Amino acid sequence: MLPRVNSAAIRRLNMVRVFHALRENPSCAQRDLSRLTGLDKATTSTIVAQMIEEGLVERTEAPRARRIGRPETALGIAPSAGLLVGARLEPGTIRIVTTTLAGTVVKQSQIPGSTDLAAALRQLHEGIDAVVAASRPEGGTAPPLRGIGIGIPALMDREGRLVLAPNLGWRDTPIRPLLEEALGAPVHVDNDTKAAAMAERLFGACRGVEDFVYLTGHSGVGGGLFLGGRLYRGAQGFAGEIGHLTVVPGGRPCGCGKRGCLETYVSETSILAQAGERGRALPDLWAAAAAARDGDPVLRTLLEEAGSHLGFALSHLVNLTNPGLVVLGGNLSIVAEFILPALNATLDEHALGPLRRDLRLLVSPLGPDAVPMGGIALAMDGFLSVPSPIL
Amino acid sequence: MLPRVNSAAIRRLNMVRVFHALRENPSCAQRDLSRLTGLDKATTSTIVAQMIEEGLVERTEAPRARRIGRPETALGIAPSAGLLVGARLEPGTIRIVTTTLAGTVVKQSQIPGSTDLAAALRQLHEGIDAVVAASRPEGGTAPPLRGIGIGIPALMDREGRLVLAPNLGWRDTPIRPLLEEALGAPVHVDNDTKAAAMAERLFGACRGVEDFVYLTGHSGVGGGLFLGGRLYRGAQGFAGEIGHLTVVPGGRPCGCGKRGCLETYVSETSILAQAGERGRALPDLWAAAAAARDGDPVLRTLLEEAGSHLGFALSHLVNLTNPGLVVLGGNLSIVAEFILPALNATLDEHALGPLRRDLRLLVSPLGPDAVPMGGIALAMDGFLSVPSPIL
DNA sequence: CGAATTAGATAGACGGTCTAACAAATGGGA
DNA sequence: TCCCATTTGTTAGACCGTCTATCTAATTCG
Repeated sequence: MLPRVNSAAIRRLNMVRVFHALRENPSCAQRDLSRLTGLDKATTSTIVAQMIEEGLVERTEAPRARRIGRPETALGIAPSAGLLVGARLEPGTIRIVTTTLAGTVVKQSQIPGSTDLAAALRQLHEGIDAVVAASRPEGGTAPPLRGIGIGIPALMDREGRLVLAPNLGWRDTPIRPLLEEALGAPVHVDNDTKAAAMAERLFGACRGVEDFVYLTGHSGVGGGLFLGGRLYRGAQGFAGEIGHLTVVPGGRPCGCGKRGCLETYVSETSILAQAGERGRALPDLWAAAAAARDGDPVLRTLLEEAGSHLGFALSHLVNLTNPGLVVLGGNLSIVAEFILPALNATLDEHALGPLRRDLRLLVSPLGPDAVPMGGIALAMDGFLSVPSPIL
Repeated sequence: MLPRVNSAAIRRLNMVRVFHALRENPSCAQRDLSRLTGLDKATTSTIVAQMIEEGLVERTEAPRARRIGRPETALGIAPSAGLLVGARLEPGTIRIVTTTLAGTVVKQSQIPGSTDLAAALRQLHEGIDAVVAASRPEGGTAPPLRGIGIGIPALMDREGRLVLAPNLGWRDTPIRPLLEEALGAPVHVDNDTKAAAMAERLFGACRGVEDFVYLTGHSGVGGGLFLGGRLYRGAQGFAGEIGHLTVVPGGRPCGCGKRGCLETYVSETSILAQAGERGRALPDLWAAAAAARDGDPVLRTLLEEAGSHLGFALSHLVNLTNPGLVVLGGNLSIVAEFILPALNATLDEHALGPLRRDLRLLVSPLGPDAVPMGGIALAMDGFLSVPSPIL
């Protein structure tokens, strides 16, 4: 049965529009919100009144530019309206961040991770409780916890069930229900790359962009597809697995059981492994970037090869989905300057002309913070959700 | 400025829902429409009344199964409500079909095509006028022409501008405005494969499926991506160009200027060319299928190779977009039985396990009629359009 | 032939957005 | 100093949705 579409759904949709307009334009006035959302100023007035009533919005005291006529009254999303939690769960570490509903960071923390499922969930639970407690203001009333979003390097299905996480050694675990019961707030769990793509869309380089692809590479290589104004998850929730495109038939063995997958050439793990094989033991990608910057020919060649492989896989993605923008994020942004030339050349070679011509490539401004902020984006999206089929 | 969402938009959305429910369930009653759409029966009543008022719907005299209580009154989309035109424009031929608003075929015709732009558009214009005239009932009033949809083997941008059509030799032509002016009805022009995918969704194997991929191969190989309940066109409108994925680096030269593109191995044109190179001159894919069916080892091997290449490219598409269903249509359906074994094997080899596991593969039931019926689907979609951001 | 049953229509509540008029707050100029 | 033009924001009412509740219509069953 489809969800019903009635007056209440309209209000919800328009309220979400006003919210995002205000989030992206802090301290703007109702007048501006009308213009931004296309709603009549009368409608904007009642919506803003309702949001103030609910404590979501407050009038701020920003003396606006002096013009003739009645001065505007600036509005803002109330910091006390609520708290969002974003987390990035990795085998070694768990990073947690809290923000206001507007996405302004309040507190951050980093705690050890674990590959033991129960232990990791417990640590996550305790870590979130601690950060949330620390995010509460000294004297005033505590803003309510509105939602929690978590990015995990795993195949996650559309119901928040972890299907497969090679690096964590987990499979078939109903992560979301487990956490929701433990944490007592709405929990959204998704693949880390999809979360990061959402962050890029709400807070980063892709604000207002309707069709883009986000690429990142840590232990694997992931792709987040934002298509037609929505994060695209696919039939089961597994879309975006660019890391397992075969780029070298019969090539390096991959953890997925196949050979020649992109991520055996381009992820941080595999780049460091290849560097080791070529006599360069390096601790991380920053060291690899430093070596390349110093002119080490081994690293230069290695990163050039990585760029070429990534460009080849990306050409497939471009030919298939025709994004207008590709963002290199996560660890890929660390070595972006060394992989981009080969990546661009390979793209020129393998992507169709008209699709290649209007394709922009950017390096993520969010960098390694993208995943926890992606958790925030998931939580915000959940808090502001509009019942389908409206969007 | 975003389109406004108000009561009228809700009515529009719900009317479209009722329309499609009635289209997919002919001769059903208001009661059924309520259940199908989730709308209250009172709402359904007023919507149906409005549609009868506008002439879109009529009460039909279908004696329903006898049950206790007041009998249902069967409803149907009025054949006189309007006419839709679908066309497939190819270098050699133009196929035109007219249907009722419900998608029931009224007339079909086939006329010669042309690679001369002006000539082709004139022929199309005249052909459509003729078929529309022939579709008018003898005595009664003529149903109004509600829309025209055309599928062309070309890169079409989102405004209906033809950007590049290698097989026709056209580029940068504002096809849609030209035709709309000439034909005096709403015209929708899109890539032939995208049109066929829409046909598959509305009339074929993908009814009710939210995420699927349609594949076809004539002079090239095309893919239609239907993602998240919508035909996905990409940032510029060029999404789905699976035919130009590089499957054999440095392989056969392609019309796009690159080498080793999928469509140099799998399209009808290239299969026949390869058969010729191997000493088997064949007129078309039916002959190729016949030869393979007779056990010709050359054709068997050739089609097996084609299946393998197609499976390889498809594995990329599967890993990236995680469709739940892949449909082989157009000319690919002619040789489907000979390419499917290798295609499946290659998919097993290169698609990620969880994505492969729940992937269904079907051969199109619409076959070569998919493109003109895709024109119908485009026209119907246009006639029933709901202003974004609803849907 | 009346009661039960089911389909469909109608009245009214409720809640949206929009238009239009109004109130509020400021700068500019006589 | 005072009045007015100008701009922002609010409010009343029209209009249009869907939904609940009730009513009417048409049939079967006993």
